[in-house]
Amino acid sequence: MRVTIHDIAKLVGVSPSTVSRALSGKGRISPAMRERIRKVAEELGYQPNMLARGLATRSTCAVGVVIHERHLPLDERSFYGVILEAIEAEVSKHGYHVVFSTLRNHALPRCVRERRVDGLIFLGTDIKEELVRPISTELPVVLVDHCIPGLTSVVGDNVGGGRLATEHLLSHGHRNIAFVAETLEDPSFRARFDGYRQALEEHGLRVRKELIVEGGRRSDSDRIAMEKLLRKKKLPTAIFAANDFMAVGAIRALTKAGLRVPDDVAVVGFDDGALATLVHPPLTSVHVPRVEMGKSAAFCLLELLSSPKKVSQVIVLPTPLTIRESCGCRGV
Amino acid sequence: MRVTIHDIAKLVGVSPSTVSRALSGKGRISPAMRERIRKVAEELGYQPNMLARGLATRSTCAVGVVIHERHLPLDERSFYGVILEAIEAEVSKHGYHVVFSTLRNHALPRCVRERRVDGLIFLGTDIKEELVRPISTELPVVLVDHCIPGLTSVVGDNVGGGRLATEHLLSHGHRNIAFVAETLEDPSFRARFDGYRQALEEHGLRVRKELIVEGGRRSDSDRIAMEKLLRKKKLPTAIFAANDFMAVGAIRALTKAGLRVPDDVAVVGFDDGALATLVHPPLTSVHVPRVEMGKSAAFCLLELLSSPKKVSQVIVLPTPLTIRESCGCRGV
DNA sequence: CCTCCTTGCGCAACCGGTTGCTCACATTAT
DNA sequence: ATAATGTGAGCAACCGGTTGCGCAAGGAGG
Repeated sequence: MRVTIHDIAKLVGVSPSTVSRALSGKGRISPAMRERIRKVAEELGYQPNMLARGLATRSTCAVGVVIHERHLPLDERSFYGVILEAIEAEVSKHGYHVVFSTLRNHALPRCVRERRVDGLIFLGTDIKEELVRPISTELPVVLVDHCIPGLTSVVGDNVGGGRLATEHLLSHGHRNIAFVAETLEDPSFRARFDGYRQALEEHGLRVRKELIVEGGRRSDSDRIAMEKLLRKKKLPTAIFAANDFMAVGAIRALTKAGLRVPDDVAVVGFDDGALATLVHPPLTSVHVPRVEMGKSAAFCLLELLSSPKKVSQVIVLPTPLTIRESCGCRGV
Repeated sequence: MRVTIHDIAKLVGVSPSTVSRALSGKGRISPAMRERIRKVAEELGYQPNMLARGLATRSTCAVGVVIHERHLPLDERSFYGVILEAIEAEVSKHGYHVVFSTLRNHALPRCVRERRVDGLIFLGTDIKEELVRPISTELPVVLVDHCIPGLTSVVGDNVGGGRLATEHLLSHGHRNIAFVAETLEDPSFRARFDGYRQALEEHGLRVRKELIVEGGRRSDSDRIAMEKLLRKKKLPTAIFAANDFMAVGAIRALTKAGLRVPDDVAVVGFDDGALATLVHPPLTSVHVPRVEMGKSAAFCLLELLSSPKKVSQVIVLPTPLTIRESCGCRGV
């Protein structure tokens, strides 16, 4: 059987409570005794049982990370693996563990009700308020990629990024800029679209409906969208895609159609993930700082856990433009 | 405060132990009493505290999933996000949770020693035996993508897949087939190479050293490898890449060099993930059944958890070839 | 020298469940 | 009618920690 504080207590000849105090550093205890107990604990290879501690202290030293099922599968197109990893990296530094869950199978409600975690981080662009609100009354909650009033959230500057990308294309003389997305119903994509619109309007241009295409929420959304776009009588000279996946699909479709990127059509994506450098030509893309988002979310949650003052905040991280070749800026 | 079995006991007028037995279904109890207690528990919205239960039963209803740091970041190039998700989907059906961890920060040893999980699944092609062996004496362990004697593991048929890919290219008349990998030190890539060699030898061909290129363990490994390959005086007519990432890099490099895929050089990848359909031309690739691997690993672990008979097994999943356009089989 | 305060530690309750054992009572066999 | 058997439920210990409270010893101050 593994060693417990009772074993240590017996060996040292003190009570378990003294051992507990010696190891936790709380409560009054003589330095000499503290050292003696620490040494024995060390020798015996004592490791506290977190279940017991959690039961006594009503805390678990674990945080839940929940990914919305809409953002699954967690495959090569997924945005959230990196964030999950960044969260794990950050919280593990502080002795916390990560319980990973999706929104399927009702694993989440169980996870919360069973008091398995001290707090939760939700990943997704469209977390339902009616799901999160009741949970947030029991547990600290941080949202990534979505905002709900009164809750702490960490988001990228989607509107700003949309403007940046569009302005970049405008500054190169493009006037027919298509906007390609899976769907405008998604708040993130909608925000990127808003940025696109703002940039156009500031240049005295209007959003032209025929240049907005949606591929729908499906795995071949990129193909569908580009087919729609390529069927138009007049092609745009540039495409701003709401994410890298659609941008890559655009490049593929254009290449397949015998068009050259960026010479015939310039393409700018959004996310700036690993995909951006996997395609030819390398993709110019609005950078979403995923690692920072994860770190930041973890940091916020740990802060909420340590201090009960519930000041919710919205952290907006900047989204600069990473310029590569697909926009026609740099020579190939 | 949340409702406990003591609350229920008081309300019904029985002892807590009776409530426990009524809800767990274990032990002798009259059907009438069982129903009464169940109803009250239902009405009160009772949810068991897993910490307390875990403490008493010495189980946690949680499994750990550990990803080797070599396979990080968990970005668009990562193979393991899908497997993680598949594991979660499977174990959550059986009431288990997933504690996610990497091999950094020593979160894993803590996770084990603190008795946070009932079992572990390791994800990675090169998990060190000296790390896993001691853990496996305390906890059931399942390996994915790697084998260690005496331990249960789930792997894809890398050798078979390597043969399949190579034979496919051979059957189309290719005789100069390059093998491109990040490194041959990785057991998985080595196995795929072995399949490649076997296929060549069965056709009376020998492995030619100048056709084997490694890009190293780095994020631009694909670029490095292809630069090496393209510097050769004589180019191969086909490339078998040890994974999709390298295959996509090969297509990119070839396209950039003005060569056409598959007309000038055919390319076959390995993994058959989402990347395969994101590039142009769509990639012919050996399919690695990641979802099945995850499900299978989860199943094995749950089995080990339920029955203490420690029969370790190695499950090898078939890796069929998914034919698309990059190998020149199908017209574009 | 006595009082008061501080210090160091143990006692025991508690967190919320599980489970072996005991015992009263009902049922059936002898 | 009595003994053997079975049934339903409670008691109390236990899992492995934490923590409020009390008490004894020692030092400081009057």
